[in-house]
Amino acid sequence: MNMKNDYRNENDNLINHLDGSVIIITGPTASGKTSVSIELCKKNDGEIVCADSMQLYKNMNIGTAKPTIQEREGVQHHLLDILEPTQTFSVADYQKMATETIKDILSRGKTPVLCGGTGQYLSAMIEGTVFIPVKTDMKLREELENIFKESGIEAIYDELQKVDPDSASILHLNDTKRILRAIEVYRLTGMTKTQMNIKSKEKGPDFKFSSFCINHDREILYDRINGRVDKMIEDGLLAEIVELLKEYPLLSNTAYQAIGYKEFFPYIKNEISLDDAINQVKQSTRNYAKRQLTWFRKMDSLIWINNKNTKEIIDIICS
RNA sequence: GCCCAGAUAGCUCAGUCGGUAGAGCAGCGGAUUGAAAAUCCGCGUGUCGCUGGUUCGAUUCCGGCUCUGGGCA
Repeated sequence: MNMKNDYRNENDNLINHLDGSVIIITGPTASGKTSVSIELCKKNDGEIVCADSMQLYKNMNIGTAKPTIQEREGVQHHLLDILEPTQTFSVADYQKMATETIKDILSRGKTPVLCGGTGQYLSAMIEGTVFIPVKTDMKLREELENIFKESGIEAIYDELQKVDPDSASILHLNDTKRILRAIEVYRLTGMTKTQMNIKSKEKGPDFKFSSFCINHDREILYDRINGRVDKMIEDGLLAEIVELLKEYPLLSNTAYQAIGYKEFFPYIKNEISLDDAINQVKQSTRNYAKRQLTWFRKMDSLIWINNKNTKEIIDIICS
């Protein structure tokens, strides 16, 4: 464990950190964030703000590991169930809502606890990224996608090289999603992605954060993930998915991506066995956890807490 | 007991007309600025089942053995 990741780092005065600042509880999926954040709120008169891109959706509960009403133990949770499964959402939307919510909690003298594992959302909060005040134009996006589908990425990439050579040189030719977006930004705003990125750093964070990352040795983490997927099945995940699809036959792009849901669609269509679907969920979740850790590793001043249970973690944070 | 087919990376398999081998998946690392639980990039030494023979040289050809499928009795 290096000094940066060591919670015993003498430069960190944890008690002062908790005073008046926003607490972030993050970590890979199935690390135990939820119970830690609830305990923390009970001890510190806190309220939870969801930082999980999928728990925002209504009717997606078991598969997103959303805490039940009982599990919340009376602790106020914000931003859960704010979206219909047919709605798309974005980091910019999230940042706006989370910022407002945190301001409200602070104004009432309570402690905001941001809890979740969506690296992009967390990073937008921690950095205070300034997003351009222009909404995504779905028509333009579709138009660009059609060009790509019909004639490949080359033409679009060439255009990017002309208007924004810096972005073009950073992006891999296979990274079509980001190439398309770079052109989209340019056509929409007249500003290049490079210019936009510079502008995005002008403000800085709105709050003082005190951030904790809960983690476990890889093997243990993967065991926890596998076990939790089995538990979700026992808890009725399949019925939840059937119900969800009945009510919302067309999920939004965002909701459609949710792990623990999309893997069952081929099973429901009778294309794969239940076991295969379950194993696929476990596999996707493990892959996802690994990607999350890549986000967390590059976040500054994150205090890592490894291989501890909820009680020990609370003791460390509140010590 | 006989016949056939296999035995190569953690898994599924490709390949070497004889010059010690490569894909997908897994795993590991990285990226990530309006779809992010998504998307993209990078990393491949393994007694080529064991054992004899032929050969300058065998994982590759030939023989025997072991194991695994399938078939015939």
